[in-house]
This record gives sequence, C-alpha cells and structure tokens, in this order.
Amino acid sequence: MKNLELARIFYQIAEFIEMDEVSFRSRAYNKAARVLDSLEKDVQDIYQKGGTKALKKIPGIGEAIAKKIEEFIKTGKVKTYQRLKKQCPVDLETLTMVEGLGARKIKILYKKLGIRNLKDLEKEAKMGKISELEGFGEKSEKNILQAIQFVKAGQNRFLISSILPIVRQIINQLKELPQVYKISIAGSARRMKETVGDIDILVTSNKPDKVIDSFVKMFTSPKQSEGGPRISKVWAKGPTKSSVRFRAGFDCDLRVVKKESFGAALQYFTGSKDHNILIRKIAKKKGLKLNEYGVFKGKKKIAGKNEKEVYQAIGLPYIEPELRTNTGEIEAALRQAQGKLNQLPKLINYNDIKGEIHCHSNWSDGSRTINELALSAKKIGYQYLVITDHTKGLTIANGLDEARILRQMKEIDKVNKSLKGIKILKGCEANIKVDGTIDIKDEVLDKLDIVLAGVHFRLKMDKKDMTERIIKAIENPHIDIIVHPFGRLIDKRPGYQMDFKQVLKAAKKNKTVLEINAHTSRLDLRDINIRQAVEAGVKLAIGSDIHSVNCFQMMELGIAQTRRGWAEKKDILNTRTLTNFLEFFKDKE
DNA sequence: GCCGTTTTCGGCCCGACTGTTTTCAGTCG
Repeated sequence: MKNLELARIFYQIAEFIEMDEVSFRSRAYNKAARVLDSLEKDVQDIYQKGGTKALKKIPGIGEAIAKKIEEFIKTGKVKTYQRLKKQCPVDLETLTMVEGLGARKIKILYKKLGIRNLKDLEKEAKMGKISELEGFGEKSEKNILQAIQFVKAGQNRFLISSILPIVRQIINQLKELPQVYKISIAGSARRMKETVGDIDILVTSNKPDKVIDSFVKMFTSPKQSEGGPRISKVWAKGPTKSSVRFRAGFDCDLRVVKKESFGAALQYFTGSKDHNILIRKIAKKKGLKLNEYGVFKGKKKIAGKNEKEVYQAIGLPYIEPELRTNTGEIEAALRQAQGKLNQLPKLINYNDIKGEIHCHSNWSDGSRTINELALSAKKIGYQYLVITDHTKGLTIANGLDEARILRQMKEIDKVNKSLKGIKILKGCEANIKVDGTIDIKDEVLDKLDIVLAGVHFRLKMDKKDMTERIIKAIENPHIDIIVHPFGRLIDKRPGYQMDFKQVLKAAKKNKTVLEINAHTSRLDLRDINIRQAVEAGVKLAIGSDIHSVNCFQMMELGIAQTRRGWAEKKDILNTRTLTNFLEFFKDKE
C-alpha cells in the first residue's frame, strides 16, 4: 500500500510550497495528502486498473498530482519532491511538529542558521541565536525550547479509550464553575475516532474571560489532586480561547462562546475538517455564510443556537457527529433533503445493547468468576451474557478442552439457577486452525448456545490462504460468530491479509455473524469494514472481549465504532432481546 | 493545483491568538 508514503510526500510538498508563496497550490497538495491518508483502496491498485484516468476520479487529485502518483508507482520517486528537498534539506515532518513553527519560519531558520532538524534547532535556541533573528524574539525562543521537549516526548495521538475518562473528569470540574452555562466535548473525540490528537471543549458563558482564567488556574493549581488532570503548559490564553497541554501529554483547546452561537460553534469544532469545508461551501452556494458564530444571510444571523438549526438553515437534515468525515454523509443528507427516504442511517444508539457476547472468565484467561461477571452484566441491565472462554488451542490462555467445557456448562447451569433477571449463555471462543478447522470437537460445539471462532496464531499467511481459512470457518455450521475478523491492533498491527469481499459473501450465505470487537486496543472490524458489511447485508454483533468486570464499559467504544460504520440497530444482533437473539441462530444448524 | 447545477477561468472555509511590530504575518485548528 503506497497511499501513506505518497501522503507523506504530498504533505511535505505542501509545506515546501508554503515556504515561498501563499498559494492554493499548497492547499491542493494538503488536500490530496489527506485524501490519500484516509483512502481505503490501494492507490496502486487503482492506478493499475485504470491508469491516471482512474486516479483523477479520486477527489482532490487532478492532472498534476495523478502524474506524480504514477511517477512514484513506476520509479519509487517524485522528482518535484526531491528537487524541493534538495533546495531546503530539512526534516519537515519533525520540525513542523514543534508548536509555533510553520513552513515560513522553518525556512528562515534554515537559511539564516542552517537548522535542518530538531537537534540543530535545540542547539541554536540554547545558544540564543534564534532570538536574534528578525521576526523572532525572546519569547519565541523560549517557546521553541519548551515545544522541543514535547516533541521529544513523542506520541501525538492517543487511544480514545485512554483520553475519554480524563476529558470527562475535566468537563465535570469545569461544570462546577458558576460562569459555565453549557459545556460539550467537540473535535475528533466527539466524533469518537479511534485515536485522537487533541481535545476540544466548548463552553457557553456570558463571562468568557472568567471561564478561561478559571480553567487555566484550576488545572495548574497545586491543589488539583494528585493523579487528576493537570496542565503542564499554556500555549495560548486569550479572552475567548485557551490552548493548553495536559500532563497526560495531550493538547486541549477550550473555547467559550455566547449561548446563541453554541450550535454553530459545536458544529464547527466537531469537524471533521473536510466535512466542514464542504458544509461551508454548500452554505456559500446558497448565499449564506457559516462560521463558528452562526449562519448568516448578509449581516443577519439566521441560525446558530443548536446544531440541528445550523444544518437546517443550509438545507440539510441533522448529521450525527460520528458520521462527519466527508465520506458520503453530506451527499446522503442532500439526497434526503430532496425527499429521498433513508439516505442517512438511523444509527444504533448507545443504550440499544441487550447483551454481551464475548466474555472470558477465570476458567481461561479472565480474572473473574462466572458469577461475578453475571452480576456485573446484570447491573448494566443486560438480559444475557455469553461466557466464551478460550479453547485448548490457545494454551497460553489456559484454553478449555472438551471435558472442561462440559464441566463449565454445568457450572453455568448452577449460576443460572441462583440468578434472576439475567441469563448466562454457554459459549466458547474457539480457534480457527491453519486449515480452517476448529480445535474443539463438533459434538461439544453442538451443545453450546453460541460458538465464537477466531484466528489466534499464524497471523501472517498470504491473502488467498487466509481468506480460505476464514471462509472455511464461516461455512462451518457450528460457528455462529467470527471474532476480531482482521486481527488488527490499533496503530500496532495492520491486521491480516484477506479478501474481505469474499468473506462477506460467505458470511451472508452461511448466516455467520461478524464481530465488532470493542476492545480498546482492537476495534476490529474497522468503520469502513462495518460499512461494507452493512451494505452486503451481513449481520454483526458487538463484543467487548471482556477479561474483567471493568471491561464492560468498552461496549461504548464498540457502539461508537459501529455508528461510524453507518450501522443501524437492526444490523446488530445483540440489540435483540434474548429470545430474538437465540432465534437468529436456531435455523442456522 | 483542483474543480465545475456560475464548467476551461476564477474562485478556493473562516477566525482566534501570539509575538513582534506599530498594522500584521504566521500559525493553528
């Protein structure tokens, strides 16, 4: 997949252009880079199937950039990029990460001081050379030195699961302020992206400066309890906006607006960038102006109080935050506005889940007893919980063999008798062996209510073999659900090679369900795959891959992922009541 | 450089904050 390599090159070309001119050329390269960054199809495939003509069909890619993509695929190089790099041989990717440094300043630093990378930058700043330059000063130099430390500390994206609890803490504390009226999280965290770079918080108040002041004081105060969120650096602090870094390593923007602008501001700060650009274009075409304060007709404000009103004012139905990625949701909204029904999905809700389908007890590698897990599930309000311990092929997880599965079934019967208000279902998470067969005998699988199966070893197979392996499991009448279908780990492991279209075909034909694994490090299926599955008519189920009682809360992430995949309640099996859930699998065998 | 229900030219989303300068460029989101 050459998409990301090309995206990196185009991002840098954009910066190089920016050094010399305020131009729309650099914007075009940025746009192309962003598009490639999130393009699900392999750009090389597209090229090989349809040449530059096909490339030009990708939004944001025209004649010139298509040629450069072609050049890269053919020669592994982009001459324009190499020429620019030669003229100004700096490590743009790292230097632009330094807060406050952009293309222009980086060029000055290179021309005047020969700074090429972070090391040079730190050296010159420490010697006081930077403050002597025109356009820089004492403060810039000090800020650069601090910013370098943050870049060195690395990490600029965080798992949504690790960020959300902290953000909720921050929001709860801000709510205590008497000047705060409304408050909401915005940005990619509101869209529930798998990973987020920074956090946006939006507040309404009549005394914005007071709120900003209190915010900064509140979280830098030594009184702020040990372990709670603490601000480690204030990047900016104005009358309505402040930008800070928390000790946990992420940046946070707080923005205060008047309540009549809350909707417009929330819409704006929720993004995504591409979604907003298109929305504003639509507004403009209608002779309106959309900014974070409202929708304006001339000087007259016609909307802004809430998001619904903002979308309405430009002629669109409300679009859920998780959908705002400019991947077809605006086109769907436009069609819906023209009277076509059900163009935007009616997304599954966060309270639609009726049971947990993926749960490990202390019989294998979980830490809790079946009874403890059942009590937790009941407390959430679930109607059922499927116990799905690992099986013998996974010795490292103390997997169960046939005899232990049978013993565990008896134990579950016992717990079921002692508990009211929740039903424990018997299951397992079996292993799909290299040849696609299962590591537990059919006659035992037959006795279980729900059988999950997944690939847990030999993850690196070629595409054809892995596809066959998984399809064989899908065709196995004893298998109900394929878990973590791609085996990916967020930002760590890309997931195995397989022909997902074939897999979907087989799943549909055999009525086999695919899991959306909600585990914080997995989130597998990905949103684009969920969308493909929904379109193919394949049923899905969200599983939290529970290993302890505090894992139940991961379901929220799974639902978010599911929403980003355009799935509705009807697509997700564990939104069904116990009876309907079991009914689905009955006629499978 | 891209794009087109103003289609081959002339637009391109829009505003806050900072630092260094005295009216604004650069950066960021």
